[in-house]
Amino acid sequence: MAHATKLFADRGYHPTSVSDIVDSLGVGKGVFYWYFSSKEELLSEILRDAHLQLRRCQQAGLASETDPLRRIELGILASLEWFRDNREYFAITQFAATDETFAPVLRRNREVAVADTARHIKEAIVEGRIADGEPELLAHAILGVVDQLTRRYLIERDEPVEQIAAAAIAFCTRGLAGGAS
Amino acid sequence: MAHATKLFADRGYHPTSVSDIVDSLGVGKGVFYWYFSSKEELLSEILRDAHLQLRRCQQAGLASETDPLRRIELGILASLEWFRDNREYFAITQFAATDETFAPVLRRNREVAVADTARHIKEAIVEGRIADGEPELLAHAILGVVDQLTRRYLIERDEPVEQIAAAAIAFCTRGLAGGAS
DNA sequence: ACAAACGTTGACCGCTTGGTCAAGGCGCCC
DNA sequence: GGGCGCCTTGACCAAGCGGTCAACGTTTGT
Repeated sequence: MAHATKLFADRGYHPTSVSDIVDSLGVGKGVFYWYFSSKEELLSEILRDAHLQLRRCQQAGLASETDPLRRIELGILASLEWFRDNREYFAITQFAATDETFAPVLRRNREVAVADTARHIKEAIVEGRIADGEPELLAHAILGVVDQLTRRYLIERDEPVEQIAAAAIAFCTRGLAGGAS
Repeated sequence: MAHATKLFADRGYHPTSVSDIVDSLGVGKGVFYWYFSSKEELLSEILRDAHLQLRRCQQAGLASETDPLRRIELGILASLEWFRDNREYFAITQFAATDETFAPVLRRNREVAVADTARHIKEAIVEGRIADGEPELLAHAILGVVDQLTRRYLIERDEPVEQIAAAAIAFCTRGLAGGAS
């Protein structure tokens, strides 16, 4: 799975054949279909795995914090760090979101991430820390910022995560301060 | 090109064969290769076209405005409206960004959009309207918000653009207010 | 020692793909 | 009307695809 992840990330899912995977791994094709029922299932498995890893990493990053706003900040930081260390998954996730076969899984994954963030936003609103607004929409906005900055500054360029994280956090917390209409 | 755009958006680029395109169009395969030298070139042409259309639409939307912050707001609104009316292009653009063959073109397109926004941000900083910060990074953040909200609320759900635009603009202008570290 | 279960192989299958090309209509100009 | 060039056709091609399977070492249990 780790090897296939790299190949998918480099050349794309469709252009990477099952033969490419098993040949470069030095094993026969049969062994692939012994463990996976199809190429499709392999990608699904990779996606499920990536989502679990990211989520685990996020929760570990903010386990010791109880303040909702700080939890959002730590979540942003943890996400950026994880993507920096697992850029292959970023590319694959981006692709899977565009393929109707995998989009449902990806949408569900994203909804989980949104729900996590939205919960913190709701708490912050209740506490009067930020203005009233649609928590789910604001969570999507934050996710968008993280995604875009990840792609540009952590994947394409290779800038240190701390600076990007600081900017992302500043932008998002200010954005939250105003809430939505 | 319009028909191919729809097919690519629905089923994806790789799963859509040239035969699919010409057959459903009721023409022979030769006529395709008379106008395009390859399937790849067709997609490149579509991408170039989409980028031009979006940019034209953005510039039309803020032609009458001179205030930099208002121009950013109108740019966000114009982008959301264009994506709502051209959702096929959104899907295709998302895919192309994940394929190394087309990513360079997409990156250049995105840099153009970022440069447009960054220019307004720089002006606003000079005028003292927003705090000092890295204009390019802030522009990427705005682009990320627009992308994510487009996907979720305009493409997946079909919500009215005005509410989403208002929320996006509120989030982004507040985010800018703080600048970056 | 023997056999059953396990894990592995890679040639092979049917099918689809992007792309080609000889052939042929159609319209236009002399 | 005849010839020429633009456009169109669809059968065809080699290559590559995802997926199968008879065959075959290697463990393991007895």
